[in-house]
Amino acid sequence: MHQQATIKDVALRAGCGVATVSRVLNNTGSASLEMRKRVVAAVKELDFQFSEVGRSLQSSTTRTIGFVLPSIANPVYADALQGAQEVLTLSGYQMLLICTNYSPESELNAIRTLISKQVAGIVLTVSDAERSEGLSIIKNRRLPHCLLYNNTPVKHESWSVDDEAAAKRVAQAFSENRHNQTGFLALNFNKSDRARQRYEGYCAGCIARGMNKPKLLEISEDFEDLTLRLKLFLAENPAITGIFASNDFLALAIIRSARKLALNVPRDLSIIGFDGIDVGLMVEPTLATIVTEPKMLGAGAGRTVLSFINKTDVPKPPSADQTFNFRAGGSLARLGAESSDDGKITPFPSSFDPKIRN
Amino acid sequence: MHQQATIKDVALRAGCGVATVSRVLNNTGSASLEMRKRVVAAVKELDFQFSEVGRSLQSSTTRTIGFVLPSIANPVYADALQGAQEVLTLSGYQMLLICTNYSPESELNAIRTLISKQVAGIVLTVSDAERSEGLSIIKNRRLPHCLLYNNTPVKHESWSVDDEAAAKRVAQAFSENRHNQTGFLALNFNKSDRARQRYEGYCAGCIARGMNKPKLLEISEDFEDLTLRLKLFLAENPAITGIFASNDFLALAIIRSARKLALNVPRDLSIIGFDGIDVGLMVEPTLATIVTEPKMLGAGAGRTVLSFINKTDVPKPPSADQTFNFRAGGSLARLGAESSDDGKITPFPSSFDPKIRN
DNA sequence: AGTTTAATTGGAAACGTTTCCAATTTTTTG
DNA sequence: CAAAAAATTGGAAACGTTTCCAATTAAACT
Repeated sequence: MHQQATIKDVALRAGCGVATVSRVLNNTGSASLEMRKRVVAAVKELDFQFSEVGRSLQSSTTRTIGFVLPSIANPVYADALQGAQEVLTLSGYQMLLICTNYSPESELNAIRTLISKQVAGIVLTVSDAERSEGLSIIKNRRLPHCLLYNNTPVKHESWSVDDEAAAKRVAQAFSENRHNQTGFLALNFNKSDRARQRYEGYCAGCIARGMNKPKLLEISEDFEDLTLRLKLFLAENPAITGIFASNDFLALAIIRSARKLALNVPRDLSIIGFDGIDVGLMVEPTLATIVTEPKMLGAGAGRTVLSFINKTDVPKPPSADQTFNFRAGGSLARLGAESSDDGKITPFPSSFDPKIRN
Repeated sequence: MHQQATIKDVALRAGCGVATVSRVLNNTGSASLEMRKRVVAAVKELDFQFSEVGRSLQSSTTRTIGFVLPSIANPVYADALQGAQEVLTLSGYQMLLICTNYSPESELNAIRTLISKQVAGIVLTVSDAERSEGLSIIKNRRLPHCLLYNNTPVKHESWSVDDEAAAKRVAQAFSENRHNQTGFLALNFNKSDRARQRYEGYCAGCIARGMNKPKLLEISEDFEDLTLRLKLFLAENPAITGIFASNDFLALAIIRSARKLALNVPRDLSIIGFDGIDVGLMVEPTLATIVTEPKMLGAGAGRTVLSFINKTDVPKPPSADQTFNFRAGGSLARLGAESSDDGKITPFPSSFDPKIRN
């Protein structure tokens, strides 16, 4: 049983034509009971399975959805993928995954590859939705597709966190806790419009609330010592009382660095993160952050693509302010009348569900 | 430009036969300079791309590697996938991903699907490598494949953490710190041979070092209140001074629960985790754990499959004790002569690299 | 020049399906 | 029982490639 049996082998074995086999196995068109039995028997004996390749050629589509994501090591995308997977599996679709590793140049290639593999639809996160060449190819081809984590002026279907609105919410949180001068920490954001949008939204939010414009602390991929960077940053900007980190990992890292500098979080420095990863609830102090629902977004994008394929109603993405939630946490303190027991007023989140297994 | 151009269109446009187009584009066989130019021009004008489906039918293979993984939400698998991705992309392969969501029954389906899609090879994690039906089908078909995170008596190529050896190392760590009675915390492990192997290795290790057999604290997927479970567990087994959690998330969760019970970690209870996720370095105290390298394993499995496909030398997986490392951390304390400053002797890990971007 | 050799070209088969259509068989009807 | 209707069946074309092979053309020899 080395070579895969084809429909011809089955036909031969069952003593009929290939058309009959096809009809029986797909339950399309009629066939006598006798014939059905013979075909089914032959299939069993030969352990026959259709070649999806043959089918795809004939039907010029595949039961495959392509995914173009920056990286799967980032839990945000991994969770989104998981969400999409659960939806797609139910509809009998598989996922063809291509990671761009944050390289905008490879996006186009990825998309071309998916097209040549005749995927039935595409879910993608691009670095710049406004001028992505790959995206316009997809549009031209009228390929069912949906953006994920790309905010764009409604030209495309998209499921995404509203980074700008979320960042404004962070500004609000700092403002309500009487912070005036804060910083924004980002891993080099020249490659992603998401970090940029967060920064812009944050600036706008701060200014709208009468706070000072936040100071930017940008670190690069192969960054040196974060602790040192933080030290210099605070020395240059002594008025800073809080930092908005553009993701939770950065937030945890900066908390750690602050600690090394003998700064107390949140007394000396408040931190707010972004993403809402579960571990944020397990550290001490708990992490104040924007919590998002990657799985929900991924599932939504998946459902959207499916709806295009099946020409059913297109699901509605959540409205801007439904795409995130602010979660209070111990890392954000109220700046009081210099009294330190004015510190943590934020409630202690309680539930956590470590669903990760081995 | 709605419909995709085929090789026939190109031939027509260039005024030649399809065979010529194929030869030119694939650089196989000869063609006059004139002809080449015309073909290239036609390709450009029509924005032609080969249909991989057509090619696959003809060549009866695809440049696709199938992955069967329990879940992509688990960072261990996500990282492994990322590692494999980086290797495969370089060789021009794409990844077809199927998650079983820890359901052993769906493994067979997943494998059948991959076979019918004619993947060139498969990387897979099964729930029980000894008696996986899907795995034997793969073997029968002589499909290039490699196991990932499955320890198995060498019948298959596999890249995996040696769970047993790693668990023994944990026993050693507890033993060296004078713990005698410990517990083992696992999320229901009836579905995965990995958790089982860890438990068995741990028991063996404890006994070999003259410690008591560890007590088992098994929680189920939809588990109730972990804090309560811990309280009861400790009440039943008051001698327990340390807990080995079968993954880092569980470890963090149990630390949190311990804290709620007013227990000091590590003074009252030492914790050792498994996996070595980065956040373990960012919490306080840092997490003592077994650190593994999912990316390296994923990449290895990917390379192995590629080597089968290309009939090149098969890369050697690391030897058992090279698949993991024990990382000291503040969550493990030496059980001393009742003196509390005998506590943390473990060095403070320093470097952390939050490479996650947005 | 004519002949041999090499390079270029395109037709057609094959890969594994589905589906149209016509041919055959069975069933129903008057 | 004959005719009409319905059900069953298989041949062949089509989907987009690659590749064999034969045919044509160009180049390189006496």
